[in-house]
Amino acid sequence: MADLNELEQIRLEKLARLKASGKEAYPGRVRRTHTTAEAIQAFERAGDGPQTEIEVVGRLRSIRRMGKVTFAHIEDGGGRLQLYLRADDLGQPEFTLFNDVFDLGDFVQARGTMFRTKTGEVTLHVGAVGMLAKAVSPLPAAKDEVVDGQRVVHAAFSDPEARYRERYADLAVNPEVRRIFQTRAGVIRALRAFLDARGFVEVETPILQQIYGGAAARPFVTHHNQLHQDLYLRISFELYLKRLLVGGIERVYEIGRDFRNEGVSFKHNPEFTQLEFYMAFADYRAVMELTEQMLAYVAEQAVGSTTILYRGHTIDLSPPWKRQDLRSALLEASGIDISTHPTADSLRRAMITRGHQPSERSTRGKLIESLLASQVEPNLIQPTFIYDYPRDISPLAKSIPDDAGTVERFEGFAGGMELCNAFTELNDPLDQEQRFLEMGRDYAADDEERHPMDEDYLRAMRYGMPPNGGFGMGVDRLTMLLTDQSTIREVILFPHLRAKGAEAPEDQA
RNA sequence: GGGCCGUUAGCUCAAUGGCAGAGCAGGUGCCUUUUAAGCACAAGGUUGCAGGUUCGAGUCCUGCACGGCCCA
Repeated sequence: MADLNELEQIRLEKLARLKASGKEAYPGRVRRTHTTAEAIQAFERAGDGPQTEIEVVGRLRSIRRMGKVTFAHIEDGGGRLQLYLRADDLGQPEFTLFNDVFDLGDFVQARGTMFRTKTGEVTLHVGAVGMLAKAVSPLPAAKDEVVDGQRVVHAAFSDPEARYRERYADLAVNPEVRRIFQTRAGVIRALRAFLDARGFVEVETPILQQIYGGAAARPFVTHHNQLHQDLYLRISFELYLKRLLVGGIERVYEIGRDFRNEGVSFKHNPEFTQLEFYMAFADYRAVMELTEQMLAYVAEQAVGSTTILYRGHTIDLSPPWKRQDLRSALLEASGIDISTHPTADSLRRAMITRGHQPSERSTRGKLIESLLASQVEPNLIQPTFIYDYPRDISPLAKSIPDDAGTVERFEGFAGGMELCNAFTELNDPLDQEQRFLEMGRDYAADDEERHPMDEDYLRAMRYGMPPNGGFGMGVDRLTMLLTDQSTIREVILFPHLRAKGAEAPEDQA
């Protein structure tokens, strides 16, 4: 092993001493009768009756050596338990071995009976102790105490970069980080339960695609060696899921990873988890109702309440959510009435008059999108649906009757973040083909957001696609909201980070 | 992409341009109900990397890397 520091060298010597004593440092069999939480419960239930012998396992998180007696805490997935070891009980050789070669971070097993110490802590009186896995490297020390039931952490492992790069160590010493990812799992479980209960079929569609689409984003490019073929990592699931509606699956959803070759920020990671569902014979109003029910259900299941605290704001996710059309939301927030600015030039002039700095090349829709993001979105703390969007930034959505320039689309916001995006899906193959062509023209100069024509998708639609409402949501952002985290990196186990120093591979570009 | 801030011992942090330190962790002792256990002693450093200014740089300057916050 290379590059071991002094602390690690010392632990290697302890490992050698343990082996020299005839003990295994990494045994293949474990004996456990109780988790730490179960051990404490069993003690409480037994009351004044006899305590039976139990075996627990866990990682050493504190050790207090006091001569002929040692106290320690082990931690397992469910909590902590104090161990009490006495030279008289273990025998001097075993007791000395424990004191000499067991370190913080080691996984151990202990057998004994439960009792309560003078200071009142329910504790395992250890008759035998063994190593389950020796830790060669010390965990980044996070020392804590319990004051009035509250855990007070001293010298926590807190540097964000180090925590993300060594998430395993972060998780090992920061229980609140483990809790975030348990909540995240609960969010995904609840989403599945909600949709499954309503007849949605969960599917998996290609991640490697010859033609990407379904969103305005730059894709990652990869290559199949045997087939001599460039492929894209998907930027959305949309076009494949809607093919399934053509095939007769009326309600369909997928939870999976999308990849977008764009900037990294507190709410963007290059790969992120998306939920999309499509519901035949429904429009965006029905999807709106389903959305608010779903998110209230998820909050209830994952964090136990539809009222949550996010960045100091109390947010009530219970339905119905506030609904406001995009035009009036923009008018209130910016004083600009987009209905009086039918062209990009007119809107751009109005924005400049009011001190904005709109991009020279943007279409009208892109300008509206930027106004929404800067003037409206940050103020949408309570859950809100903004609906009816410009057609040119929504090439897969159906127009509103009698208003060809506006489509039946909504986005859901909460905590100042966009959470989801949905529309009455366009199912007219001729109209869809026109939209693809329009996008090709409008964004000809803007290669980054070009929509390639997907002929196969159009062929599918020509077989007849039922009218339907579709929905997409960033699961990471929802998790941020429900776990009160201000950056997406706190809810992704291994967020994207630049390679550092010697670890950086040669850049071939 | 721009601005600001940061990077010092395993962890968390100090250090007017003048001997690189503390707490915890680790080491050696003492200690049979402790709990941030305690006491004593000793140890621990390429101050992110590369240059520059200076008698002297953790500190000032330039560049680079990585990260954080804000802005676009």
